[in-house]
Amino acid sequence: MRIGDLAKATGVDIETIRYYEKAGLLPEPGREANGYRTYRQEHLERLAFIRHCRALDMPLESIRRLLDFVAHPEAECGDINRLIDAQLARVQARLNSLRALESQLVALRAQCGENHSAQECGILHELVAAAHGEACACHSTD
Amino acid sequence: MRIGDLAKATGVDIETIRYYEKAGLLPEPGREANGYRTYRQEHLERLAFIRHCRALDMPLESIRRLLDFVAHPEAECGDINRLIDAQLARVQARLNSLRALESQLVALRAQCGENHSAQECGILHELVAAAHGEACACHSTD
DNA sequence: CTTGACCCCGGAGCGGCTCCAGGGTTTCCA
DNA sequence: TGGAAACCCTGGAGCCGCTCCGGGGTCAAG
Repeated sequence: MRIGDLAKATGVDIETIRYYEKAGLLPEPGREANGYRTYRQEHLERLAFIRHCRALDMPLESIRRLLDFVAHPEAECGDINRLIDAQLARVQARLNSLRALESQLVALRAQCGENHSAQECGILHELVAAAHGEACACHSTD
Repeated sequence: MRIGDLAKATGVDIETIRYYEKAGLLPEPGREANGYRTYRQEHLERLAFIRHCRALDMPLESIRRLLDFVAHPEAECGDINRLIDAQLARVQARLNSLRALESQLVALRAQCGENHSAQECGILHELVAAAHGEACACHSTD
């Protein structure tokens, strides 16, 4: 399998595959006489593993550690749990802040309905007032 | 006001202030004879404006455009609304994907309770199985 | 013999900072 | 008066996870 075939089979961009190799996530593939990379089934599976983890938004460093566990199945898996927990905590923290952000933006957007001059725009007034330290619709819900 | 005073007054890191200046968001401050930057009230307000927008997770480019509106209050504000709407759409899209992600991670985490060898770790099994294209707990909820 | 599809490499660019090295200036205290 | 601590300056690199670019080699079809 050449890199283009692997890319097609997994839906991963060629540049990204080379990047994973450079980043030490994909083992170095074989080479044809002309220097082209050649991949085998195990590369495909490894790449699919990486992408599945990325779909769970894991940083590459975490994936590297998971791959270590795949390579050393006798190790204790406590770290795997901690890794998933940490990832979950990150996601939940981000969710909380985005939920707050959403309501702030909704409140801000409600300040301006019509199309008029910026001078009279409630949104802009809000933002400027907030910069003066005054109470603002968008952050009153904090 | 020197840069350190401005930093203290706004809670913004000194390096970040200099970065905003380089990025064209903060107007160039005056300079003392020794080259130190000197800021006035208007810089403080502008910086507060920027930080308020950043708290709403707006990209610097959007903030630049808002600052243009502040400078040209006679312009139509339709673009402001569109800008906020776009921002809101981004936030909501990200919220949706994070909500899905959260339940995927919760499902994945449920695969492993105890501390045992990686070989028997349900989480790792899940991830490897998913890489083989099999159904996985974490993505069954998509 | 040319066209086009594929592959190689190294390096730059994105956003929004953050940190660092290597220097100058000012302020405070003994 | 001296020396340390605290502040300021600049330009450039580093972070993450790609993505794109330029400049080149390779190979099969028409």
